[in-house]
Amino acid sequence: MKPRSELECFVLGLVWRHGPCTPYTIRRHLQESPSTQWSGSAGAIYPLVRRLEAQRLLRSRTAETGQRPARLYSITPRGLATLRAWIGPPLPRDAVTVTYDPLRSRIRFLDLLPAAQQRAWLSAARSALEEVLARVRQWEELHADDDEPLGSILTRSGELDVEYRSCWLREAETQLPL
Amino acid sequence: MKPRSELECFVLGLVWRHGPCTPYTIRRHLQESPSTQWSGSAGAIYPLVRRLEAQRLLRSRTAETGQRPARLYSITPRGLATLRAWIGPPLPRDAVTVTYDPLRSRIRFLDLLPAAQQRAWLSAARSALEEVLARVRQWEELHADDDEPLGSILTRSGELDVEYRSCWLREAETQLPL
DNA sequence: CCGCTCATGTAACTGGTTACATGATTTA
DNA sequence: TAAATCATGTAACCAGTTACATGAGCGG
Repeated sequence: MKPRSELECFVLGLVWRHGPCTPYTIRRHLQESPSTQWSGSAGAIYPLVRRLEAQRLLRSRTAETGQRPARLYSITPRGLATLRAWIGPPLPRDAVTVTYDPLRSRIRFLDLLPAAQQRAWLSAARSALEEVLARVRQWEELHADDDEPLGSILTRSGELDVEYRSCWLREAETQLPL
Repeated sequence: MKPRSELECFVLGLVWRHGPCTPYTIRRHLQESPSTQWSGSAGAIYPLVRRLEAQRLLRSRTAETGQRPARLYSITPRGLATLRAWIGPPLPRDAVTVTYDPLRSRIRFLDLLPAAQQRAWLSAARSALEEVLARVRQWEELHADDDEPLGSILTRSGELDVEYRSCWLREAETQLPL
């Protein structure tokens, strides 16, 4: 019972929620997500679902709805149990940390730049975040009518994530040396 | 001039700020950081600094201060230029996204659990975040007297990151079905 | 009929990880 | 003198990525 990766368990969750579904559907879901954590590349997903099937966490049948060959995956009882265990509680230590933010790792060295460029950086970062927020909102609208019971909570997380960093940058601007 | 990884550039930054320093110092810095993005494993750092040296972004000398063999790295002008380019502006698209949060990917499927366990999950997550916040504050104290001009901004980011997610979970609790 | 999307898959690579090995120095 | 820490490094592995290849079905 070797430990599964975050992506494996997340896919398990997607199949639970949206299944039976094709690997392609999963890929699109990952690709369209405002988060860029996973690319949803074919090279990741197809071997992954095969692996999960081999471990009897998923099972598949070929779509009898006719046309194109398409493999439909659904979650098994074992898969459900695994998914539940992954969600927790308990939460593994490394599921709860300070998130990784490339802006943070850059701002750390901002004093390497001349003052004017520092201000330019901050405003560039803020407007880039605005764009991300727009993308998040767009994604929300698209999925507003999905029957995800926790949709609003999920959605709120993405918004907050971007918004708090905007605040942070605004705060940072006031602290810059003039 | 192939693109460098985030870790490579971040290390470049660390050497700029704290150099001349040994790879071991860099490792400890990464290991002690409240962020778990990078482990600071030997297998990552030693080959990395060699690579950067081969590209003339770092240069090294052996510590003449006597005792143990220790290789001291410092940043070169080329390294500085690379570091500046990495910081930006412009910011690469994938440096500005919704951050990845394992709590978010789990909460998405929280409705798989019975209501009681949902509440248990939320409170577990909140107390785990409290612990993280404590670790962040501890780290801050340790580095309060470092001469990082942007220390307070950096520090604030980690705090905000954890705090906003606490708020988010509190908000989520009120939205759970009773 | 051309190009786009649906759909599945593989091969080569990469940027890390864990685990291990070695030896000097410091501390209990 | 034993254990912990400093310091360097390698080898095997792993979970992803990019890029490519294939082919069916559909819209202009």
